[in-house]
Amino acid sequence: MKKVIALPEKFNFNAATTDHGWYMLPPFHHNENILNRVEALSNGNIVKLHIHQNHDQLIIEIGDKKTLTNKEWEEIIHKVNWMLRLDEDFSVFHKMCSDSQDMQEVVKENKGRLLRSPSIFEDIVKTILTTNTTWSRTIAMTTNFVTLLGERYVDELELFAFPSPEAVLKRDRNFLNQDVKLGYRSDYIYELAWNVSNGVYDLDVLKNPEVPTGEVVQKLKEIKGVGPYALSNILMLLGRYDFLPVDSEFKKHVKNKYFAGELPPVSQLQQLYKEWGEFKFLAYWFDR
DNA sequence: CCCCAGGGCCACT
DNA sequence: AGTGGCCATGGG
Repeated sequence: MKKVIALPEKFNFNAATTDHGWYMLPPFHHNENILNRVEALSNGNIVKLHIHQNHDQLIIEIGDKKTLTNKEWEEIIHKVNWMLRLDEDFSVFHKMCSDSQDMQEVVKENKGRLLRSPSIFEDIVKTILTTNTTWSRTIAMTTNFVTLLGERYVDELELFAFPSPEAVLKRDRNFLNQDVKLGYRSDYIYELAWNVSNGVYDLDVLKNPEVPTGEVVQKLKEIKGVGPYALSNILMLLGRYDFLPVDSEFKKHVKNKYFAGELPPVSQLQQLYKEWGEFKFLAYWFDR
């Protein structure tokens, strides 16, 4: 079973999947230019997706012999569309890059798209799991989270879908701490799952580009565990690039590149990439 | 033992 | 609005 989607004229599959580290976090897997992922559909069906590019087409294959309904395919295509930002317009950003000496490669290679998860819940959880830790620990925590709480793909022992908020609530904070080893982040993740599951947070509305960024910022700030860095990262995942992710990596980068080893106060760091307006995050990202 | 990691919360100014 | 102590965990 497979489906073929026409791609935007300017599209770089390898860049869209690997220019950001998200492809290394389960349930994403990536090898030999194929993006793989176990996905739970809204009707409970668990499918394994294999996604790759063939010229101007995107091929989505299902890793088993199941026949999917049109409605299921519709959901898959909708999710893949979101993950790879197929509908997002990068023309303004590319125009700015073409006027910049250091950003020619972005235009030439059609860069700009950064992989994201189908659901905001998943991307917020993963973002919180990047805070105050190392990337290797983020991978470990995410792997534990998916393996211990996610629904298993029927045909293989080690493949799981990303856990639903309800799956998290079936366990307690202690399980998240001791077994999933999320540390103090356990309370944040548990509370997020509770608020999503009980309708306190409506995360899907944040996907709507019509909603002003200021409103999105206010809603994201309500989430415990989401500070300035996480806010910027989640906004990027939502397709809003106004805020810089000022974390240890950001500081390391600008310290070497712009301040010759002498780091100014954070208030000054927030002013960097100002000339990039609503594309500050992308400007920083592709400046590295 | 220490410090830090792609930080953030809370209490106190 | 800004600052310092604290937070679980693992690696150096």
